[in-house]
Amino acid sequence: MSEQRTALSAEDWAAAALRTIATQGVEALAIEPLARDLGVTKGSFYWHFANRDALLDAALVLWEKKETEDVLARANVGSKVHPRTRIARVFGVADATRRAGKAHLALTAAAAKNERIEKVLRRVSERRLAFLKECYEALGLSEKDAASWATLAYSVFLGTLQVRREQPDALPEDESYREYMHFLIKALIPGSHEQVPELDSAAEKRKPQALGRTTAAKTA
Amino acid sequence: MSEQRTALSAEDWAAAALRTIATQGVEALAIEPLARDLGVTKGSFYWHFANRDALLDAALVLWEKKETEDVLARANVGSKVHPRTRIARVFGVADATRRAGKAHLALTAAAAKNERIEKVLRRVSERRLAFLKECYEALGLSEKDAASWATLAYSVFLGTLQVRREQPDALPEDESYREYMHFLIKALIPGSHEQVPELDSAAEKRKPQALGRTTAAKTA
DNA sequence: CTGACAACATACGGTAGCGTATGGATTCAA
DNA sequence: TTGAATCCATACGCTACCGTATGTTGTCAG
Repeated sequence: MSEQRTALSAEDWAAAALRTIATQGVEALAIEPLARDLGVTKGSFYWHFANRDALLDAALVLWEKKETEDVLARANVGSKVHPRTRIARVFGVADATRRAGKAHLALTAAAAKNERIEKVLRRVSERRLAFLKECYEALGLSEKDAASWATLAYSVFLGTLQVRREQPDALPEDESYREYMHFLIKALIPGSHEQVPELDSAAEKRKPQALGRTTAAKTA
Repeated sequence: MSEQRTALSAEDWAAAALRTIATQGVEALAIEPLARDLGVTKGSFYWHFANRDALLDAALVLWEKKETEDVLARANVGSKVHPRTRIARVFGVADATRRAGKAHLALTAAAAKNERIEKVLRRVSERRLAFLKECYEALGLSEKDAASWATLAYSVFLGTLQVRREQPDALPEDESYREYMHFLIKALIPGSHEQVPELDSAAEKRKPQALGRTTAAKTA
């Protein structure tokens, strides 16, 4: 794709590793194939990293940053956003970032074999659960009820990513998915029968963005 | 574990393969380590199977049978079971078969790299979605509404399995999980404020069983 | 122009697993 | 008893990948 000759950075390697993890799983993360993809050899890799484990760590750090700062920050955009909208946005993210969903799945599957992956995964889901719980508490629910709803909502978030992978027909790409989103909002936010009008306009605005790169493309 | 000297069968290999997939992922399924686990060598394996792919196929067949006949049949036990109970039982299964959940996750993660895994996964989830949709239609919902609810319920089913893996604290083992189950029933079955009394008694009865075998226990 | 360093390439030995070939060992029929 | 079939062990060549050692190229200060 990119014919760059500008010397790779460690983060370039980490980003490429994350892509491989998302598309082919953690076990498929190997140095030599990755080097081939990047158009270099192992020599480059072992200049930037000590070994394969160090690369995996870097990829995990990158993923955690992306999944917390990026995703949750997007849900909080704007001051004083209504909790209902914030919850709805989480599911909007589940729609948009299908690549991220693949990475999450791959990491979850690999967590059993790798202590560090499990820890990262735990931290990320803990943050998301806390975020959702806050939202539900802001809707006036008790702490216990909010915790239950948050767990449910997060389960739906993860399950939806998975269903879209293994049963694309059940959640098509077109506007019927937006319909389903509205259904989700009603089902997952107690006593919510109002609209969340932002959903439609936000989806429009997100379209041209198309899964941005990590590398700061200096198109000077 | 087992000191058998009675000659392994192809199904023994497939079952062991499935165990490996559940605990270590599809990529970790290798012939020689598996042979070591079984106390034999590769010579045995290549007698029963042509290659690694054939073993994977056998494991997938085994899994599909387990996940459809076994799980859905259990939800339908008894004649004229109320749809609400049948839906509830699906989540009861999500509680009981955590081993199966691991396998499902591993397969989902590997589906991107393997056409056959994707097909099996699609068939299984299709069956489950159809089952859930039937249940919701039996509750009096329109076909469209039933499809939405079924998709939601299945997402929760999958998501719950995943949450239990990466955030055990959110869904503890004790009886507070049963509380959460009752919460789930209310949230996931529209207009349901009645109890599903079977949940508690069934959980008691399931206890000594402890992650049942594949064999169809003919309890007359 | 030159040395020094960064950023690679190349070559090497080592391991793990695949698949094949072939050689026991056990069982069972005739 | 023997011969054939079943079930498994052993030995082999092959590939993919790891990690190391060392060679090569571009760049830049002085």
